[in-house]
Amino acid sequence: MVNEQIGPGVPYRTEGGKVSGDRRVRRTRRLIQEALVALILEKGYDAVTVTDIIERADVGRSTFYAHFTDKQDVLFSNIEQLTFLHPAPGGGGPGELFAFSRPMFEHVGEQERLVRALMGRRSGGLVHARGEQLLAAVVRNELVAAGAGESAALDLLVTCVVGAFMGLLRARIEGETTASPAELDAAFRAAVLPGVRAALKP
Amino acid sequence: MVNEQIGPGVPYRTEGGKVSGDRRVRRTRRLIQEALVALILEKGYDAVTVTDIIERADVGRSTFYAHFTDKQDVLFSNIEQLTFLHPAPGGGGPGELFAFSRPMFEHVGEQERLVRALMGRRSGGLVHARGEQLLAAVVRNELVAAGAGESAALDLLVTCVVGAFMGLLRARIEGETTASPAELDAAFRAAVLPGVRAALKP
DNA sequence: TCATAACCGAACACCTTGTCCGGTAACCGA
DNA sequence: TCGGTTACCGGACAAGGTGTTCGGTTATGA
Repeated sequence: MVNEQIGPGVPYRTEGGKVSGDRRVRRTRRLIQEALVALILEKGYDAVTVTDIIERADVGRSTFYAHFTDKQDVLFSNIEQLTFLHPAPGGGGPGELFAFSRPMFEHVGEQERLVRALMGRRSGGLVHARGEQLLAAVVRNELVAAGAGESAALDLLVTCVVGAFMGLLRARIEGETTASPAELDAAFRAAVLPGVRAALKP
Repeated sequence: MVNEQIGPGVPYRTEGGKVSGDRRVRRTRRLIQEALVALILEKGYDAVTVTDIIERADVGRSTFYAHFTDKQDVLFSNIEQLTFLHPAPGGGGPGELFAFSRPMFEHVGEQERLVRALMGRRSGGLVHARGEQLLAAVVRNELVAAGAGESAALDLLVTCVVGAFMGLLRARIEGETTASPAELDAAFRAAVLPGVRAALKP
């Protein structure tokens, strides 16, 4: 269920990040995506039905199924728009550990509405899981580059770091805190860096 | 949706942790709960229908709705059986920070099946959210008792600690790691204690 | 033993899903 | 501007899930 590949079978699917040439296709896809985002914020992902979406988007039922296989397909199609998940490579220099943190917290603020819909509790946690996965890879690479040995202990450490970060991210998204991006970044570093440094020492 | 109170309206609901006196009631409730757990492990929470549950439990449809309002109601009714969420008060002595950690990881191992069904990714994350909430209260109390001032920064720290712990817990539940309870406990402490101690110092 | 309360099971109205198809309208390229 | 292509419409459809009702049956605890 988590690892479902969304293969073909849907006529107008565009591969990769490419945008369809036909204006009608772009328009329809955009309307459907926006409708889902709006509805999630109103009712929560689980409560939204396909019928809701096509009514809000003012699109025919058959049209919907010509573009997407189901509700979840629409949800995932929005991920590529989450800019904070694709941060700049950081410059390559290992000058600072976890350089992704600050920019991410800032991007989240800019895309508040979209992020809240896709990654908040109301989204059903599907996109959240994907975000954790992507972040874990980033963190792991950074730690290895900083001299950590590839061990089982490293994976556990990565899990902790990612868990802490995603916790803060969710708190921000859910409005449980009013802290600024700078404060969130500082809290994240203060919490995990001491432990990480100690693990990198010996 | 998250904060839905499951008020009355269901005839045979037992209040609090009390057990019904009638053997038929106990039997029926148990059969339904066990059926849901088994089905979650097979298909994932979202894919399970009420029809599935009553067939597996071999219980009449009207009987089901006499005891539970819906699928989610059954899910939540299982929480009280998760012993690791109700750890011994720790003896009161502030001898050791986060004393809950080790026993929790051990209890999880003992209740593998139930925990995996209720708190794994296949459960839809509903119980997971509740667990985070309970744990946050515990962590916050410990930190305050250890001398932390009640500030916004404290809440952020609590969020990080809980996130790290729940990350490890989920990794264990999902089978992403084969680490023993002792190793998980050690990894948790190594990751967060340095940061926590630094925050408690000044 | 017996009154009570729980269970059965069948039927129900309603909603959601995913598919199909002929007709209509918009698009893009020539 | 024109014309072939392509997308959209919209209505209908079967299948399956939900939650409720009600009269009859059976187990329970006193």
